Amino acid sequence: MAPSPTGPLHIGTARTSLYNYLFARHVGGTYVLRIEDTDFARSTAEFERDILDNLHWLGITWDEGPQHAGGEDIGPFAPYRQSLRMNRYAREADRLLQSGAAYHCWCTTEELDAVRREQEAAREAPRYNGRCLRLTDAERAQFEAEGRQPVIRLAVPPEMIRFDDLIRGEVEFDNALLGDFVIVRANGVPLYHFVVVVDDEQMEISHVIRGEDHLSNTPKHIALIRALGYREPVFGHIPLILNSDRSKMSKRKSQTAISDYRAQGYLPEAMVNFLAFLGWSPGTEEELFTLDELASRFEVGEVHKAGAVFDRDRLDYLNGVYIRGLTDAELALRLRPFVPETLDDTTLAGLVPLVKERMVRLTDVAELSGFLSEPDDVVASWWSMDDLLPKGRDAAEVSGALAVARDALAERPDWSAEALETAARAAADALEWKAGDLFRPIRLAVTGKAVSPPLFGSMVLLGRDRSLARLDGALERLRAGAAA
RNA sequence: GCCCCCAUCGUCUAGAGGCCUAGGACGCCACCCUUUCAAGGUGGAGAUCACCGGUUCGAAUCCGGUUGGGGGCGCCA
Repeated sequence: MAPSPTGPLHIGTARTSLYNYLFARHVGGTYVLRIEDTDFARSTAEFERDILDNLHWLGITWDEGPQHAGGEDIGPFAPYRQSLRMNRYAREADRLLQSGAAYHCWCTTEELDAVRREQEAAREAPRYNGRCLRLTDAERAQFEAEGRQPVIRLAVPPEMIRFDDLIRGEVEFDNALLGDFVIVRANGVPLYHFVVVVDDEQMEISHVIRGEDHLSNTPKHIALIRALGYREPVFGHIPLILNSDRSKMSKRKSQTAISDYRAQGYLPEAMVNFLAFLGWSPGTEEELFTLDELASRFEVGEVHKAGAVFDRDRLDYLNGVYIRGLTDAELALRLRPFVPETLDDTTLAGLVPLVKERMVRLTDVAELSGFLSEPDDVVASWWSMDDLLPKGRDAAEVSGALAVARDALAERPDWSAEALETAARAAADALEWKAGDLFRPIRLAVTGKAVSPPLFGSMVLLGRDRSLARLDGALERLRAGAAA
């Protein structure tokens, strides 16, 4: 897997990493991670850290590569960052120059643009016309004397390129349509197509599994492999993840950074399960798998050819399933970062069973438990008199009923959910109110919301004093409202 | 424009010639359960398998074409 640290770990990169991981683990291979940072202008240490960190978060581990941002590389072919391998690329570029398989090119951007426009007008494939390949020694000397810095281009032989893709089967391209592409910039920094081929050979990469957007780049890589006399790896191009309009998933139209999903409270196991099924299925109706189970079932050959739309609803559903599947203790641990520090562990532990099946994302805990961490006056500001009144009842009625309920609750010697529920139901019976109608104003007063975790459990967590105080506060407002 | 890839419910998919009057899941709707909301249970709507030809006794499945969609064509990766 070879991510480029020019942005945070992207959903598509994460899935490509996952498929590579599953493939390597399934066949007992060696999984290599390489950082492609030849674009010095856009690559940053921060993005590299984000990528490594979030890969780890997903549970994806590699056998060779940088283990941590800034840490030592592990593996026989270190370093695994391209920025640290420049001398190797220079050596191979020289070899290509010596053999005549590559050549210097002094064409300017303007000249190149002109050629391209002509070709497009003539409905031809746009490609470099090979002008600098036919330069005389005098012309070459002239350019050098002018101090112009040339790029290096590969002299691509016009031949049919055929390869057997792991996912797509036999694919054929006509390299005559390719043109002599640039492999080293004028400033001496080598380009992507060139460095991946050099690294893949030197790192003994046997299988290259990457996104379908690289399918049409593969003939370039094969041309380079042949020119350098390298061994050809097996290629596999997995389908793209799509925006809802079926275009390649992009930051513009979708949320693409794994770190964002993580921050929103998605579980890594849900993410992995979801991503794995975006383009692959075990062929059965089972749909919940751990990373290890996926690794034992996954077959690259079964990966689909068509792209898959990223469906947020389905991710949400899966995340809820995984949250419910966690033990209470485990969920409490995962919830910790999403809850105020002032919420103590005992309360958090008590909260978990109340909110567990009401969460889609871990961040939902904030909404569900706000009544615990916010002061009484803030909670009271969440509701209005109108919210408090069940249909067909006025403030005086509700105030009377709430007072009865308040006293019934206050009388209980033990402040447990069972005792409170019994008392509240008895009060409703005595008032000849439907239990639900009486619970509504209590819920509003105590939690500030019409929708909350189970009422009596919430009151236990809040504690007797604060619960009664909120009830009293509501009664006061009710009486004022009734008087007015 | 040139090259390449792809095509089953809105979405993710099962399906590798008869088991398909196309199965599952998400989403949606209804009902049940229920202190709210969820979760759970039951049921329902939803796909002439893009289209047209061909091969075959028989095609979602094989072949060809058409259409549509996507990707690539950079001194980005």
